[in-house]
Amino acid sequence: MPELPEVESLRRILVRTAVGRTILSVRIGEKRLRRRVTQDFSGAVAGRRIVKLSRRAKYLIVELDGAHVMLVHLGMSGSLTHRQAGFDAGEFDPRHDHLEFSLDDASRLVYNDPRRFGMVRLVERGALSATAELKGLGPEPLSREFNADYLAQKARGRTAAIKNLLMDQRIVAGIGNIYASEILFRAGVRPTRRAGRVTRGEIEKIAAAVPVILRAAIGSAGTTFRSYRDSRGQPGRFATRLRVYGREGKPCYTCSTPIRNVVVGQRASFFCPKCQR
DNA sequence: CTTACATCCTGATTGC
DNA sequence: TGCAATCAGGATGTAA
Repeated sequence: MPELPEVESLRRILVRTAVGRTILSVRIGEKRLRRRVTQDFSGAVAGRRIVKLSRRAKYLIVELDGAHVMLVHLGMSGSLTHRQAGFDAGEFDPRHDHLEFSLDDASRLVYNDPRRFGMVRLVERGALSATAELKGLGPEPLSREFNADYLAQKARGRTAAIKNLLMDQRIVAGIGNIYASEILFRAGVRPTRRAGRVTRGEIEKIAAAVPVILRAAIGSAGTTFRSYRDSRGQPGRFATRLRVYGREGKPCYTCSTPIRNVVVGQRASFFCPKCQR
């Protein structure tokens, strides 16, 4: 389940391996992703050089020379792997490899997504920030713009659960189910609390926990809970540092109380009933 | 505006 | 053991 730390980790690796390479050709498998791959995709991308990789929320932005940019979202089962030429490079797997970019050093960049909740979309550079995907996004959680004052203002009067607020991309962009649970554990606040009833002191703890958790996860190259792999096929190492996510019934690392799992906003939400109030 | 919930999809897990 | 049913979840669309 790639969230901001996984996409950022992916970006950092690909900056070293894929930036500067020219895309010689594109192979397209299944076009029906979250958004259908357009007809003109190959023509617009072939022959272009990858000049920069950036990230907005959970979107990876692949900037090409010329007029276009590729907007990539991994959904929940997507991956973008960089495969060097050689015996173990792997064949194109038409079941779930949906896009394959052949690069000028004989390596290949492959977008694979079994559940097809992700997408790869071609956008004109100037129109990027106005695209449906990016235009409504809230601030980056690692930016100055996201702080306790901002969060308090957004939480005021809201009856939605605080966890839903953290996962609402219009409020703050890039936090998903795993890190929302971890952030709230660190802040000592139950995921079910109504946002408008969370005290100022608790809001400050949450706002402070956000960058701590996200930066730690980026430092561990993300979390592999089930299937996430980075561009080299490596799993993230943050799974061993999860305090509550996926630990239902297991003892809290702080107080030994069994971790509970409740559904909040149709998502599994893990918390310690003693440490989180 | 806000909230709640169904929908897309298929591999993994659970239940009988 | 085998098969069927259920679960998981990011973003979006619709309904209330």
